[in-house]
Amino acid sequence: MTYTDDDHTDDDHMPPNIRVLYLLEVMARIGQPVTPTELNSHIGWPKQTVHRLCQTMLKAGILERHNRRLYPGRRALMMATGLVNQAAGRIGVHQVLQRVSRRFGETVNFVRPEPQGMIYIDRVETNWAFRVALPIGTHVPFHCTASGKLFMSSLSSARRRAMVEALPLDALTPNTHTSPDSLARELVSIRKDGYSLDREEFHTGMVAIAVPVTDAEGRFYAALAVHGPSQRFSLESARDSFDGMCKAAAQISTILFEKDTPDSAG
Amino acid sequence: MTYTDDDHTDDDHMPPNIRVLYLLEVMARIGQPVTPTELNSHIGWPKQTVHRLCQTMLKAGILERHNRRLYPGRRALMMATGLVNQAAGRIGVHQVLQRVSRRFGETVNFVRPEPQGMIYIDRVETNWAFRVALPIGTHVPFHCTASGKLFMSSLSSARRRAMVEALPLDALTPNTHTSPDSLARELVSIRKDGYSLDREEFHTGMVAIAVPVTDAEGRFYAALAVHGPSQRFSLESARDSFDGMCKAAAQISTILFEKDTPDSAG
DNA sequence: TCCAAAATCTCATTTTTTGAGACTTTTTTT
DNA sequence: AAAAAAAGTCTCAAAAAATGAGATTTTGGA
Repeated sequence: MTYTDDDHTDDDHMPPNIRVLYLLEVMARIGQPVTPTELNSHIGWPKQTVHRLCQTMLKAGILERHNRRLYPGRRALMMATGLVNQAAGRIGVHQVLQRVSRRFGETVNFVRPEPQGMIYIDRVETNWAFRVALPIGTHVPFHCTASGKLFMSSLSSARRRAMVEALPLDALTPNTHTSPDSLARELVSIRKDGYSLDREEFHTGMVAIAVPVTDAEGRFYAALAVHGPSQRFSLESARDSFDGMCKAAAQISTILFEKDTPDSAG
Repeated sequence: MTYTDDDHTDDDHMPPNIRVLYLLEVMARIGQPVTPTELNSHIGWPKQTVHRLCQTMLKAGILERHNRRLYPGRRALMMATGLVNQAAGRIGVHQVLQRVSRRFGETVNFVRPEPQGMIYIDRVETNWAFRVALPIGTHVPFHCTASGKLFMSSLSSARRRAMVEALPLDALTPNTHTSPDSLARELVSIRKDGYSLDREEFHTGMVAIAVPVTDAEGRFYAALAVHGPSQRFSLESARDSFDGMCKAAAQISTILFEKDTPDSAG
């Protein structure tokens, strides 16, 4: 496994700093008020630790307790509301992904670059039986994915070269680029074409196309990618979807980055 | 003076555990992407501390970075979404829902937007035999519900347009909006009126009215909606309930977001 | 009333955080 | 294009905090 999923790995070392947040995260996932003990049944830390952390949050007004159950307090609510509001665009982005998925009948991903790899931020899946199980939050390699290559193609030539030379270039399929030169050459043409293809370079039998979503200054923000098994989603059909995907990418860009004009009919 | 100089407040000592949360809190308050340095201008800690904490959160997937600015990451959003739906105030909110339901004799819902649709997070039902069975936690479409339209009307015009264009607009009844234009037009008038009606657009024979519950900064937080069968709950009676619902919405807003909660029996 | 589960307390140990200063990179200005 | 300023990163010893086992107390239910 060359890619890593950073979530919930057991040997993953969680800094104490993050534990408080992790508690809130688990509470949020459970979705209803819990007692500290119940909470810990989902976590399995020493009970004193859980109790103490809960106490800390109660004292800070982040949690409130009613009938021995813990509720997010006013501070947590205000924080959460602010965060959710700041990300309100994601609801709209998700609608666009759904539309793209409906239109092409394939899985659609929204992918962003991170140091460890490209990470799946959001996704809409088809109901087809055959599909790849890469949960949201998974990191995938740069060199053998449509989105990863697209991202690299957006870098300045100096950075691009440095990155291509630094990457491991593991061969995950017979089609994977294993030479920096051939990869670099493809990046140039991706840059020219405005889209990136995965020709069964990550998983045999799976192809993908990715187009960029840019920010207000035109810089790369994320990749919008459509994936499908090569039997029904050929490279040609991928290329055919290019125009539609560009339009969707532009819509996403608008949702995320366009400044708020007071009001206009539409 | 390197230390904060609020000496004898009870929160003068912030446990390191809480600092990460405090950073998120400040980010949420600022409400838009910040650089670590900007963030610290609101806080005043040693810069290494702020940078290190941000790094920790970035590594953990709690924050994301684009162009040196920090955004809530997927973990922060999942956490925030979960917390927002179950804040401590929900007990008080439920009581308000009960009052509203008793007063109008109809089912009352408390509904929030999520990527998959509007989600019922609380409800008080009438004892009438005829009622819709949509359990708490159910997602309903945006385009044919009073609450969904109300939410969309609260978006900036760019997001609103993109959302309207991306939605499927399936006709669930003869009254459902099926054209983006007519839907967009209604959203404008909803925005102006301050309430949203469901004119049997979701289920035939069922009408609803929704008003917004806003957060401390006046941003959309949730919809308060009253549903009823059109035979006894006409559009006129819906509109007549507008004033009362606004009052209830304001009460809910106070319960959830205001610092001082006078337990005034309304 | 009694019992079991939950919560709290104490404290030595371990681990982490902390933050100043030097250093490197990036951005802005000239 | 070069210089200056700002932002960000790195190192490391000192200080502070978190940790968690076991004993103890409290709570809620029968």
